[in-house]
Amino acid sequence: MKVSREQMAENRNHILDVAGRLFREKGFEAVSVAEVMNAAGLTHGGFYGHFTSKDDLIAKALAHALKRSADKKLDLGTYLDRYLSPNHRDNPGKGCPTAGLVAETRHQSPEARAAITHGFRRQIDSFMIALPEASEDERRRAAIGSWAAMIGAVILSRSIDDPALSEEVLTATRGWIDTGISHIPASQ
Amino acid sequence: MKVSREQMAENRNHILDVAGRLFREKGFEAVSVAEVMNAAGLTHGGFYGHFTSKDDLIAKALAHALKRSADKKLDLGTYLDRYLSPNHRDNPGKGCPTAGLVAETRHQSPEARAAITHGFRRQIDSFMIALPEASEDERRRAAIGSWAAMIGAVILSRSIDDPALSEEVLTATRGWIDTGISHIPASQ
DNA sequence: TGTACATCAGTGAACGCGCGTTCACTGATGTAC
DNA sequence: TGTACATCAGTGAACGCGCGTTCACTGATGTAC
Repeated sequence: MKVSREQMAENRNHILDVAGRLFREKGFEAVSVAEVMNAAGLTHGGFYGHFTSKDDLIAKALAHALKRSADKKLDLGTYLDRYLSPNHRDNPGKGCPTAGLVAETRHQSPEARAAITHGFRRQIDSFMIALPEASEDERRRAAIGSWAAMIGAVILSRSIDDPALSEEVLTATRGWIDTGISHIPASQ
Repeated sequence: MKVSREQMAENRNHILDVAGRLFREKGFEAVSVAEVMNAAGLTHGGFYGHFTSKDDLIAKALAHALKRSADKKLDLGTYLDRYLSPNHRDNPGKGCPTAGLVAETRHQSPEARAAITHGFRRQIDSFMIALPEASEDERRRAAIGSWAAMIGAVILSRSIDDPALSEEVLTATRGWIDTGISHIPASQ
């Protein structure tokens, strides 16, 4: 049956939320359109009223999740603590969309890759602001290098099957980044 | 028709080589059993004479690729240069199996995760040997942090759709790691 | 060494299943009067 | 404000397709004598 315009907008938003969570938990290909719709409390037939294809959903859900996760404002230390924590590692569905989905995005549509790229730019920009005083180039290098290490560490920690080693990846990377940031050459 | 024992061993090896390349290029799920067998010059029906399932192939091909890529011995600078190069980024099929497949391995069988974990341990051990003199703890931290950054950088650079930004991820991470390594606290 | 035959690696048709997608239908919404 | 009706969001059965897997068969291998 038909549904009000506001309800439809809510449904669409809910589909995006649920899809973002499921994709981060299981990967794009392991989640079916029907699974997303059922998890959103709807039936699969209505899907194509909201999106043109599964690829379209992937790109939109990725952009949606990246936008949401960019809204949080925290100081650098707290952000690093949370990012490189066992809690973040063990809850990819609620965690950073980049850490959960970058690798798979390589195989997705141009729109999905554009969303990831946009999220990356925004991440580097907001990361640079949080870094100590130094030249623009030095801060940008530190932001990119640290971000690469954070993403790599979370991805590694999620795949490694030894809990102690997995946790060591997080704490060692945290220490490595701290040391690196404390040695950023100051601007003259 | 039947084939000699040596030929069968060769075929099996060739299947593993080809599967390792295809998986790194397209991802585990996007490559079919028939595609692997055809690329190896065989038909899909014979597959189950070599492996018990596609999951079995995934675990074996991953271990096989990791073993092969661990055989190369290079000095640290050359290794970093090649790892964080556009050539490595653009040729995942011949590149580091960890960078190409860690993220997906999270969703695979326990055997596949064990293979990735084993490859990670070996990587850290051989990385530590190449690092400058410092305490064991400091070198281990540097090895893990650098490795996380290398993997993260290659994964990011492969998903980003802007060539200039993609290359910047590689060069910035290279610079970040160099700075970090040069500041490892020396052992007393 | 030569022969007869059991073995078994590889072939290709066939299977069942789940997926993305389509479509005729339903009934609440929202507009025209 | 109230009514009649066109719209269209959501439903659920059905589709075609590709996948992992199975299996009866083939013919070269390799062993027993």
